[in-house]
Amino acid sequence: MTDEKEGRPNAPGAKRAKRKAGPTDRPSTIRDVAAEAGVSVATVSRTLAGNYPVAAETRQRVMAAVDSLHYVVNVHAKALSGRVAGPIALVMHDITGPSLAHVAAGVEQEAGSRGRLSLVCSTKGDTEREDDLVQLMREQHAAAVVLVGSTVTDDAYHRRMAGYAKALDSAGSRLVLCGRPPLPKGVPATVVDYDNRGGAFQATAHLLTAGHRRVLFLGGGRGFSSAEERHLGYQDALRAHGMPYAEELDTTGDYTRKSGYLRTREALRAGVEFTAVFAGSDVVGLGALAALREAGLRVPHDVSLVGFDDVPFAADLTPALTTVRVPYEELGRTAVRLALDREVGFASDNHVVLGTQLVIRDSVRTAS
Amino acid sequence: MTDEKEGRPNAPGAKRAKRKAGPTDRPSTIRDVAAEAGVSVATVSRTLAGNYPVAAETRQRVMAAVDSLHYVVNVHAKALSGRVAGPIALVMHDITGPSLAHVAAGVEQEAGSRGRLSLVCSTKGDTEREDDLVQLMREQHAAAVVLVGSTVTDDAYHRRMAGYAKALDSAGSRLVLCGRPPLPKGVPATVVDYDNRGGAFQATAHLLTAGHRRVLFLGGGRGFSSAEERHLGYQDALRAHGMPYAEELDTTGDYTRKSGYLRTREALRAGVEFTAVFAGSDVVGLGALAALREAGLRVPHDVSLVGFDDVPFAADLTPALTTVRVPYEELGRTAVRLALDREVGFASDNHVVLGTQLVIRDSVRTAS
DNA sequence: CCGTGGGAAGAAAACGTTTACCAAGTACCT
DNA sequence: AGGTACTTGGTAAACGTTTTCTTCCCACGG
Repeated sequence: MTDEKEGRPNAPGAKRAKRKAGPTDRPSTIRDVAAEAGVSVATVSRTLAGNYPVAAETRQRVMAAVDSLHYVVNVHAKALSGRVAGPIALVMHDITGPSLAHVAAGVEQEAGSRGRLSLVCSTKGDTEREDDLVQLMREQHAAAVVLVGSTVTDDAYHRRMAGYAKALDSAGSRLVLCGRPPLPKGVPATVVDYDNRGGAFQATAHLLTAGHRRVLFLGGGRGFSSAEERHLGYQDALRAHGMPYAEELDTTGDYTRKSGYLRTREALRAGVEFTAVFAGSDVVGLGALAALREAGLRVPHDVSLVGFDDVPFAADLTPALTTVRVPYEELGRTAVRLALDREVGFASDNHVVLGTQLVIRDSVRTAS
Repeated sequence: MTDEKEGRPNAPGAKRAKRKAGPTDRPSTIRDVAAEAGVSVATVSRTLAGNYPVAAETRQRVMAAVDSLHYVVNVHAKALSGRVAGPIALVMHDITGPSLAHVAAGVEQEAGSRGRLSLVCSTKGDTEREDDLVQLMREQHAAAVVLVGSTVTDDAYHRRMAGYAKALDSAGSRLVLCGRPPLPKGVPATVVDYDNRGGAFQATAHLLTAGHRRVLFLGGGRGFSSAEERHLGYQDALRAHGMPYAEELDTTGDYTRKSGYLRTREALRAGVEFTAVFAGSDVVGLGALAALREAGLRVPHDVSLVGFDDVPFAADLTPALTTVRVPYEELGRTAVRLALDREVGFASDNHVVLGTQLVIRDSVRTAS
């Protein structure tokens, strides 16, 4: 195993190797640096790591060589021997959504502050792709895989998650579910959720307290955990205020602007009576707003409106939207924190629920 | 070099190793699989790669072992020998902004479809952190580093970018600037920009054509390339329509809602005459809208308004905002495509400008 | 003057893959 | 029946680090 594999046509003096970085296309290795500095690779490694005594003069030579060759360590090689902190993987439906983007920002921030990279991937809701991604992250030695975004919670879902959790756990990684329902006891996963039910309760109660007796609920898809919880919160508030439940006020659909628009228009057309709308999400509320306006109804003068999520534009609507704030960024930060700190104090929680908070703006008025 | 380093107290028959995955904390390696299947590591590797003939019966045994040990390949080891496609690194100011999120989505999508991971990092505008990140990405052997988001374009900026470009290029990677001005000839970087000037021209011309003679321009910060370009477009249109340039209509400030609000209110207070506003960005337009409304002016009845960017909420405003659409997602996709395809046909462009397009909604009215 | 200890540096063995190079067995052709 | 080519599998050499042993040298104490 000759140490020099690339021709070195120069004089035998090790001090000066012409042909810097450029010509030899392959990036320079620690061996190149060692040769350039006239020391052994071990010395270079130690100089760079700084965890071993190195003579000042030697250090200088090494540093000079590093600079002149533009040397950077190869993470793969480093990871193979010494320890390299694994990245944090973020797997989401679509990074474009305003709330998801905030979760991503939280994850990235917390990961970054702990010296870890973040990998983001989107699934577009494809479970097969989710499978592949979890596998991929296992290969990548991700320190944690954060799955975010609500899905339908059925048996298959639980099986899938349990599978992920075990697979990741056995590879020394950690599954974190963010904004998703908890898993059965014993599954090695961490869940960071927020209080959908409480938020929906507050929102509905706010309307009822303002004197509204008939509140149109624009709920989310059946089976989606967050939608179900919000639905429960709506019902809780009704009950707490002794208000009868009315079938025709309780609608279900996508969390899209279009769905909000269509459902509101339909309710109006069908002559359903209501003086307030609780939209299961801000974008749904946006649709409702459009439909109401189209029907010549003013918000909040004629109809009050409350949303959910507090997406950035909520404050910029006219009227500014009263809504439930979800601490999305904090959600992301917490997810990373829990996954990474688990190792230390290992009696830590596997299920954390962050609070939500009603933020009152201009879209609600006391009922006449 | 004894092949077995972990105790294997079982019978010598290689076929069955008890103690599956669980107990021995370290993830299983290809050697474990080979032992379990009773073949050599080479055979396991080849079976998994599928690029070499393997007897059906052998393949079965290997696959069974892989399953039972939950084996996944170690990317680091793989990267060290065989080729592993480097990730795409996305470095941005803050992923939370609506337009940047779309660029990110485009990058992620194109990267994913080419079997590459995407790393995202945010700098919060800190140039030192940007330096560190470029270094880090070089270590990670990123196939490309995409820098996105406009910055002030001065000499220091050019020096920094040229440094990044050369450092990355020498490591076989590629610097891609997205929505940033081009670099001097000879710098090994790719630039993907969009037509700020043309878009601003269209927007302004649209207002002028509608008969508006005095258009308040809410421009962006001096020195920021995209803001400068939009400013130029505004002036181009004025000139093209033979309209005199009026100092007091040409304002400069941040691309924030607050700045738009403040500047519009100030213009109103100072008695500046205008019948239309061209906001340099949609969020600025949002602020303008608020200020106008507050002053009792209706949009578009009293004052017309055009934005820039076409962020998602633009269509949901009342009135729906006429604005200039920027193909953010396409920007991200193109960045990745150009960076990756460069190797093949190497006469490819190093500077691509994507078109922008005026989308006409309800915020502009012909001047009375 | 010799042994000892510590500071500085080198040699080489991991780390987990892939793959070039061999070797052995088998079927086929002449 | 012997050579040949093809199939299948193993051996071992990279890949670029880190780190554990060594080794070497020099100063210092007895």
